[in-house]
This record gives sequence, structure tokens and C-alpha cells, in this order.
Amino acid sequence: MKIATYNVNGVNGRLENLLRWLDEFNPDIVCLQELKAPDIRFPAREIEGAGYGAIWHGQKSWNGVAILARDAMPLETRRGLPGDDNGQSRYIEAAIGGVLVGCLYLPNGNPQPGPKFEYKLAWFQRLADYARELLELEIPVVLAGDFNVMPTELDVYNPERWIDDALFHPDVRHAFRELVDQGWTDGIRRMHPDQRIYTFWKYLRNAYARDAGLRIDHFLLSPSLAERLSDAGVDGDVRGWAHASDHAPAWITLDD
DNA sequence: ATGACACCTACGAGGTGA
Repeated sequence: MKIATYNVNGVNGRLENLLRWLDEFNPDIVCLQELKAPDIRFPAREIEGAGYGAIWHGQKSWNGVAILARDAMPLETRRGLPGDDNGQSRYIEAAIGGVLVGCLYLPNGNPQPGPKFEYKLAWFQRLADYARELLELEIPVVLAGDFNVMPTELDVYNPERWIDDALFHPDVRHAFRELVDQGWTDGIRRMHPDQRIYTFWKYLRNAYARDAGLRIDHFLLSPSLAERLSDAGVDGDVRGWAHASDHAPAWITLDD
């Protein structure tokens, strides 16, 4: 089973690329972030035409998350985290093929310091509280999405220049570490312990061609899923396509 | 600090987000 996460940066503006990627790479389950569309504008028909059932949690202009399942319909188990209050669509969850899939879009948090950074830390705390409940269920769970965190210096092309950024601030890295230490496995890093792997390259200054990237899209696996992890990677070429998102799709594969 | 891109409103260009 191949599970992917892809921050599309506008699901309608990116539809042609999204459909091409689904056709060429054939993931079984897909977590999408940054739909940037209200529910009524989600391109359900086109995605269904590509062979995927979908559930989505949209919002006008910003945020928005969705889960796709090939030749299946995700069984929705939750939208929004416990304690969410302000209408930002950043979490959706479904059961598919015996796996509970949590699709998340963690707040960016810039500028730092400021209220957006505080909101990021608070959202992170709500995620951690809920993630602990999920682990206690002792079922196969994957939390996948854009965490807006580079966990270590290996995940940043130029760490010293990112130290004051909300994506690399010590408080945010600490929050990610504490979350993982509940008992989750960082799937991509587990498969590639020493490799520089990026999932995001800014649109600016030719960042993709220079490989000036960041690893901010992650898979956190519960213990029983971590045992089934067989591979992980990033579809980097997709970032080089015309009209690409600033993120590339990332994926893991699980033994059946 | 800069800058690219997608979204919005509203019909041209500017604001916001990240």
C-alpha cells in the first residue's frame, strides 16, 4: 500500500498537475493540503474520474485538506482537532483499508514572534494531545501532511539562515520531537537516516534547480504501521513540472 | 529585505498568506 501526501497550493489551480501525478504514480491513499477552495469548489468529479473516492474539508481562500482513496471511499472519522475553534480547515481523518489516516496542515506560524507563531504552537499542542489518544487505541495510524517543521539540520539546505523562522524555531522543533517521542516513527527519516531529502522548494530564486529545499512534509507511523514500513521517498520531478506547487508529493509504502 | 505564486475582490491592481 502506497500512501502519499501532497501540498498542492490550490487544488483547482493545480488540478492538471494533480491528475497527471495520480495517473503516473498511482498512490493508494493521498492526503492533500492547501486546497484554497471552499467545499463547493472541490473538484470532486475530476478526481472521481481519475478513480479516487474523496472526502474534503475546505475553506475559502486558505488552508483546506482532503483524503483520496483509489477505487474506494474514505470512511470519515473526524474533521478538525479537538479544541479547534476558529474555522481553519487543517485536519481531516478517515479509515481506509484497515488504516486510520490523519491528514493535517499545521500552521506556518510566520512572522515569528507574533500571534501566528503562538497559534502554531497551540495547534501543535492540540495535535500532540490528540495524537496521544490515537496511540492509546493501539490501532494502525498514520499522521501525514505538511507539518511546517524541519525536524533537524539535515532537513534544511542552509540551517543557520532559518533559525529565526517559524518553521525551524527551537520551540517548534522541540514540539515535533516531543510528538514523535510519544511513540511515533518518522517514516521518511526511518527509511533514509542520513540522506538529505526535501519536500519543499520556494518559488523564489530558482530554489528547486539549486536544490535549496526543506523537508517539512512528514509521515508519523504508529508502532504497528512502523513494522510494515517498506519504503519512502519524494516524487521530486513533480516539483519541476510546469505550473508546479512549491511542494512535491512525498510517499511511503507499507507491506500488506 | 528581496521575491513567486495563488487566492480574493471585482475588472485593474492591490492585499494577504507564507
